[in-house]
Amino acid sequence: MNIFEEYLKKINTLVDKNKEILKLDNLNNFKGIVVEIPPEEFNFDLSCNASLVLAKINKINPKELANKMKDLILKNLSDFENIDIAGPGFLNLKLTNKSLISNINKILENKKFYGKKNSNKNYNIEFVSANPTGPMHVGHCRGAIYGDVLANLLKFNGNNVTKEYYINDYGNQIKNFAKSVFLRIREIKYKEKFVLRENLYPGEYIIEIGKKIIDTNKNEKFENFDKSFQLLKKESLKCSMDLIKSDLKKLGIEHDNFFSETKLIENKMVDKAVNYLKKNNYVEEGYLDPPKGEKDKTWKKTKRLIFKSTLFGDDTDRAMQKNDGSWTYFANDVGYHMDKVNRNYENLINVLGADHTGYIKRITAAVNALSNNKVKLNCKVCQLVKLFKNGKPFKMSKRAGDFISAQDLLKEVNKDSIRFMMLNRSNDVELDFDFDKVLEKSKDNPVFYVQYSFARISSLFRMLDKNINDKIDLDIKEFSLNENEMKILRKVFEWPKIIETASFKYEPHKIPYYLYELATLFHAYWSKGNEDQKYKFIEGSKIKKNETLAIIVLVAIVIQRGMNILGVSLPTKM
RNA sequence: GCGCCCUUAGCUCAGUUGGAUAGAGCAUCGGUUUUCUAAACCGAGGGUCGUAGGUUCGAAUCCUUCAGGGCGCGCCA
Repeated sequence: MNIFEEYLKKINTLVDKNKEILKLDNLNNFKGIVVEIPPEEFNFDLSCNASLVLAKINKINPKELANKMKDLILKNLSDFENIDIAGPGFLNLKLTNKSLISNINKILENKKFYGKKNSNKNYNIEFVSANPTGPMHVGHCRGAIYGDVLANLLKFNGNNVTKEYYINDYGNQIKNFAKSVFLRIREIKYKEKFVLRENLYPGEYIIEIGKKIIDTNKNEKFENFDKSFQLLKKESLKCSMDLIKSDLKKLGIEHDNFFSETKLIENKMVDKAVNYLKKNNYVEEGYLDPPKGEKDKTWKKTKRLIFKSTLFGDDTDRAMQKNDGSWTYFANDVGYHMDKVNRNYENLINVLGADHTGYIKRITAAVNALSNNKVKLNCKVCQLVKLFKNGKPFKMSKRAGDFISAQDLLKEVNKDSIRFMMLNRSNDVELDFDFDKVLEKSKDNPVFYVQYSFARISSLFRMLDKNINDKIDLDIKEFSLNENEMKILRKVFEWPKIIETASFKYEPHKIPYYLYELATLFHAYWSKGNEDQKYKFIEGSKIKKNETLAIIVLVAIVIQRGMNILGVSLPTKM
């Protein structure tokens, strides 16, 4: 349910029926016409730009048209008690008490589903996919939370969503990882000095993994790397994936599917994908030009299989094979995406870090080629996270490497604050994350501020001995809302629109912003009671007006829905 | 050299399928508490929406130019 759409439909139908009277030859399918919230100072419930849009395409005066529309609407639709023409020809509409009540009642009945934008598509969201060679860092957290909330949002609307993690457990990096563990084990067991060479992993967590593997494999001597490789690979991977999963869990994130690159290779999925692309002439043998940027000493002009991604808008064609004929990382990823396509998703979403921007065109091209342009892959990039403490850039001196791990973050900041703050910015821009601010219990900290508004509402419910599900009777004879209540109600009406644009554009950051605004209105109303007794909600442990109670319940409903989607908890007492 | 992202108040950012006088928070200044939770509220000042053009009734939003910042540009993963 969305009151803007509802009234837009009514107005459009009415206009359609009366197009001769309005002298409109061209309705252009009502494209561009919207009903929305007018600027606050006008004190109207809704506003419509129909006369502006229609006047333009019919080349008539917008104000004259607006006047005619005003009369027409007032005569035929009983929902509005007053219409005003403002600015260049906006129609500002005021709802009757009857329609206000009916809209409030609809939300109260809808409760858990208020704002839902019905849809039932199959989505696959791949996110995090951090390399299994070490713990998650702060940057991964942002993508992780973004992906998780996107999943919640799409699920809320009724879609099927698979949350997926691609484990890059194949290739050289895993060999180097296992080698590093091996050398650390030798260091512990045989006191051999660990010498950090190129491609080895320096982190202290490698030592921890080594210790664990020694403990669980008491009979293994670790004499020869090649002999121990399979064991080391399996065990080390398990250790770091456990670590990653436990960090994710602490952030409130659980994936539905972990997809292993090794399995992909074992099942010959890359070959299948390449054969399919060959058949369609998207993959052919050929030569590529040398790379444009920095010089690459290992580059060789050799015949190899090439994906013609320029056919799908990429800047250059892409190699599927390395010098030695083995598959490139990209080729494997093509195999993986073929599998996704075969699993019948209508929409694929990949959440990437800023350092993978350059990869987007080729993988999107691949999905188009694999699905005959049927499946839509959307790559969303999360920009960097910059850490601050006391307003100063924050670097943790970690011998582990120069990253700050998710664990370091989780040690200092709780899950709720991390989630809310990481979302409190568009994914397109860099995010400053201040350790101290996030822990403050004040208005400066938006997480707290929103939670606190709900705690206040909860305390009201306690005093009234009521709960959010109790039925509220609104009597039209006595119905009246004061200024604060009206503002809150209009904000509440906006909620479905927030959900719609947030899910349509994959921009969950709109939700925290909205919740903050709603909380502000509520806090303002609450505080009014401090200045003037007549604004207190309660008298002698009873609510003064049922309308007030209804408005408060509406706020609670929306805040619950919103925080639920964000995956942030809502304490009833603070 | 090329691609993607960004440039809006002193600071951090919303706002971009073209709409009304461009909005928040922080910071600054000034107020509010015998409390339904002041962990809150109210008020004030603060703007060439990076630059220069264009499109039109109307541009922060669309197009082009230039400038500044970030990330990337493998036959690595």
